[in-house]
Amino acid sequence: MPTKEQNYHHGALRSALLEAALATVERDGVEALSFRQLARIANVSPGAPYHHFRDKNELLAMLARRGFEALETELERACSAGSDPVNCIHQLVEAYLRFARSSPKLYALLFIPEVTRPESLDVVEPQAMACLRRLQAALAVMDPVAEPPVLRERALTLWGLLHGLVSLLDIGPLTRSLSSVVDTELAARSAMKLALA
Amino acid sequence: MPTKEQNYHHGALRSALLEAALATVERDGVEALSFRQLARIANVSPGAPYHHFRDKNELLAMLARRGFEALETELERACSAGSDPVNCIHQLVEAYLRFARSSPKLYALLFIPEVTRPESLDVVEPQAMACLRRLQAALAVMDPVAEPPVLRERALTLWGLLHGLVSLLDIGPLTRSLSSVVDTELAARSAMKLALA
DNA sequence: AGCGTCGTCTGAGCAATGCTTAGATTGTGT
DNA sequence: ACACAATCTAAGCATTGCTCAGACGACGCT
Repeated sequence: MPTKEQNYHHGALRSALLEAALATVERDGVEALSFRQLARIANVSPGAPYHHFRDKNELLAMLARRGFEALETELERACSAGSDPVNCIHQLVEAYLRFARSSPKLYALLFIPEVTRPESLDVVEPQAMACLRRLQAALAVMDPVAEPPVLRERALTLWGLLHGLVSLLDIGPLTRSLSSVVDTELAARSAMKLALA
Repeated sequence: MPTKEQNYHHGALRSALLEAALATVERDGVEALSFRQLARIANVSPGAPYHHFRDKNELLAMLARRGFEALETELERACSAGSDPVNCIHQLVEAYLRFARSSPKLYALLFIPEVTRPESLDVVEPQAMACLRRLQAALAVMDPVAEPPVLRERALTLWGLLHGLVSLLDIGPLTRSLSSVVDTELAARSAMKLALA
């Protein structure tokens, strides 16, 4: 009767690696993530992870995919409480900023070059598109007569504004000088201007 | 009489390394950049670069600093042709997108985690702030009665929108599905809405 | 039950990288 | 002329990503 520890076959290595990777990224950022360290955490030899991921970039792509999944569910929950449309957008903005700020290192992972390279996008882009559709749906509720193409344009500019502000002020080059100069309110107001146009 | 090649002292190693690093990043992206490779290009031993940069991150920070400098001069040139204010903003947007798209790998470098970490920001943030001030100045020309704080808010949202769109559509997770769905015109229109509010 | 197959894991190994150190070389200022 | 400081070399250490031959074990088939 094996004690479930130290079996020759780990049994759930893949998810164990993903879990350890997620924790590492949230704590220390992508740059601190190494395949061998993950193997060490999982009590497994350095070559074992390669039976579950082709290379390190594939692991990162999977992490990013999960990140966009989590973002999508947050956006979904924010607007499903069907209050009035304008309040819905407000809650959407709040949910996005809350997600980005609750684990900034993970949020930053979603946009690093290793994840946005073509091979990784095969895995990541579908989930990113799902996020875009979620925004588009919310805008559709607010303006039922608008055509889908313009709704998508509005969703893109909305997402662009939100990501741009987070990228500049929370995790980007202006974090030190201007931290929290732009609060949720400003972002929400600007988002409104874009969404209602 | 030495032939200027293969001197024991290189003479201009620092700038040679920066130049080689810039070329490498523009061609292959940050992930392809290595200190030892730069040393090889400069015909120098692997340890030599460490007399000019504390570590790899410092080299990256210098590159990013130069990137923001280049962006600032582009923004400056765009609006100095003093036409009417609304056209000025349009040219500003065009200049920004042109800069980002002319060397996307270099643009992406400006926002990677290695550059946005606190130590690197000591070097990078001042130049990023200079870019922000440039945008703020352009908006001031367009609306002379606006207060500086609101001008800075507008500059931030403008920059956020531009960077967000570039980050999502040109170098980010939506590049494949939506490349050039949002063209310069859409970005300019949205930027207008924000700037004029 | 016995057997074979296939997916999983090991362990050794290779090339490359970031960074450090001791010492050689050269230019500079007094 | 001489000491000093800056620059460069060469060797080396620890770590990483990735590969490969082979050990191990769960599972299905006869």
